[in-house]
Amino acid sequence: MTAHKIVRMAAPTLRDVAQLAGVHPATASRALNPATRPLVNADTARKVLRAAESIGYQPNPIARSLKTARTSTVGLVIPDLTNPLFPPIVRGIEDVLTPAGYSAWIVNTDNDLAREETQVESLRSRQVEGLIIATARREHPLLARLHRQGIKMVLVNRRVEGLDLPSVTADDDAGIGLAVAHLAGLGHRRIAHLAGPQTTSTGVTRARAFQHAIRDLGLAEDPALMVECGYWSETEGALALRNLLDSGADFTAVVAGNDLIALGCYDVFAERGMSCPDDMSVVGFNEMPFLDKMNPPLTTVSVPHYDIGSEAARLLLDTIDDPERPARSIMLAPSMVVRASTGPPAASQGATA
Amino acid sequence: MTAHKIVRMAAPTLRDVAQLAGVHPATASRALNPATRPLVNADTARKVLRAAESIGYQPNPIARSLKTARTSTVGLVIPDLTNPLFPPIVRGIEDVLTPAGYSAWIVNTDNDLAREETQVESLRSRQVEGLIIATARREHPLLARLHRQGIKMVLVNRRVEGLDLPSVTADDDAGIGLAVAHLAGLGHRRIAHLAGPQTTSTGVTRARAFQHAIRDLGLAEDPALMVECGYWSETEGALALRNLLDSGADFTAVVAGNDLIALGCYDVFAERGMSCPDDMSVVGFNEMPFLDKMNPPLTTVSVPHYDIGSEAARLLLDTIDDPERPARSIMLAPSMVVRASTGPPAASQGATA
DNA sequence: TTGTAGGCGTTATCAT
DNA sequence: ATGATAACGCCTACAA
Repeated sequence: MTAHKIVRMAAPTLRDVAQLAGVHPATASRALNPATRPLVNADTARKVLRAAESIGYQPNPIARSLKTARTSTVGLVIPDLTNPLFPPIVRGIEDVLTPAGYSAWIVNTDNDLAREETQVESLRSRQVEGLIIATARREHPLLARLHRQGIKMVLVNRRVEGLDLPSVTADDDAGIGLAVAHLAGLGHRRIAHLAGPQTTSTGVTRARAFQHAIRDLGLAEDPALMVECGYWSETEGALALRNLLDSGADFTAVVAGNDLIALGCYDVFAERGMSCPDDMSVVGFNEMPFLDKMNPPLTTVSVPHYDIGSEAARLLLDTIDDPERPARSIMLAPSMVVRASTGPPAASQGATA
Repeated sequence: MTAHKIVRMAAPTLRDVAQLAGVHPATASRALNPATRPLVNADTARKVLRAAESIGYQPNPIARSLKTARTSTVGLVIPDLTNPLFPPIVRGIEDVLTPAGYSAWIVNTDNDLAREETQVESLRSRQVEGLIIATARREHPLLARLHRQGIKMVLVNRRVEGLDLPSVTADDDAGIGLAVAHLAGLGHRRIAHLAGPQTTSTGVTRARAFQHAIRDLGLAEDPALMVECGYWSETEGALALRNLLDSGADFTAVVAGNDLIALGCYDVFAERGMSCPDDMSVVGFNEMPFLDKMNPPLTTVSVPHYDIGSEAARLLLDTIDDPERPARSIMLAPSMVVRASTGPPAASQGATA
């Protein structure tokens, strides 16, 4: 009775190639590596390449990493892949990393500090050469510590106060300006802001930008018209709007901190029989997918997420290539996407202005 | 003038720990590894652990992998992370892998065969211990080849004909049955199917299931009411519905191959001034996010994506632990989510039934 | 231009 | 129970 089991042949190594080509492993190594290939006789090189090809040789990146102390990997720290904000960023990152021979380890933190620590730790132990961090906390001892330890990193969608770290963000200031100007152009004078968590850098930036825009355009400056949401979520958005409405505040339009908060408003409209945009206009932020299919299609500020990702990856690769290079930060311009959730204020409301 | 540059100390190695603890590196290794710790004197072990702790020793996974030929990583092959279908699957996978000490490399293929080949190749060269494959082609020489080579893998959301591979899928048959029964219950007799690409296993399964369900319920069996979409996309869904409408076919409801195809129908309704569900009912498939916010909120078949991911990861870990274990396949039950895109057929239409 | 030798950090095997 | 030794696959001074 013969053995039927499939015999898994060990993957060919450099030695196998060298043996087949009749040269020393060192020579084979040089021939296979484009950077050192010029050191070896062209004929020899050809012979080695052919030998490698013929047995399907693939260099073992583990062994190479052990020797060179480089892994060609970077860590990608995001809050939650299920948030539609992040996949385009991830794609942007990967599309830059891949041609450069790098790959990304993705970890989710669920916005949990402890989880973030352990995940980053696991990335470090995997010897990533750098970190792209897209979690949103405004200040975080972890980042300061990593920075002190000389970990190369790039921030995405956030800045950290007091730390000179490269970052790629949308120009939130300009984006909010666009949103407010759009509403003002429609005739709105009393506009509310459902701000994102003020523990996040984007939450703070957008809230400040809102105040500036209101002032610049000479609209109603009323602190009562600014409410903070505890999370960037629909439920929090709904909650905030309910509170605002119940407080008896007088406003005809809402600039939401992001699209999810804006969609939360839709729930309140449904509850209270309000019509959007007739009774209330709403602008979101981010341009997440399928907004055009919503009821009503949501007017929003579009942020180039894919580009944010690709720029971040480029920044990180630059830092890896030249650690001395000073930290740059990049800000990308958003644009306005006008849909059906915004319109002129109702006559009865506009009258107050 | 003193040097200001931060001196990056080399990470402590096993030798450092051993030296500090006054033992041989081999002993330190045994003490540090829970599996071999019983081999060493309890006191010695404590000493080693303390030493490791004190200098912040982290084992180098690269070196370990080189020695053990195990990487504790698996490859995750998906078409496109941007498709909202996949992030929950990925989370399900990661939430099982992480506690087991494994991590996943994610690659996108964009449904491109060549890209899939190179991506899988890159995963293999990174020495992943197994593959979870969520790309949708029904037959693919690549998979057969990988299987022959003994690569451990689990299929997600698909089966491959003639190959005995473990897989985790939703019970598409049952799901489509649910959808058709729901429409039949509302009084629809002439139901169309906008099928997904018949090059994908889900596309085929759902189309067949549709035919069976129609027959079982004694509804109108009309080949003209089945149309194939070239992709699982909104535009293809819109295209298919337009063609169907233009052909003069008589139907009051649509079972779409997936949610995107269903949403494509919405575009056609808007174009032609049709009202959903009054003029036409639509059911989607998958329960992608934010369907409740659509106009109208989409009735759909909900598939437990997260669970699909976690089951797939479990299957793969099982295979890795025991390669001899026969391939199991798992089918998860879908459920109906009734929203506002389905209703009774209009009286004028229902009359034909 | 090519070969030699040593080592990256860890673990498996053998010997003590 | 611990130590010595070698090896995983690759790269790179250095020597020839």
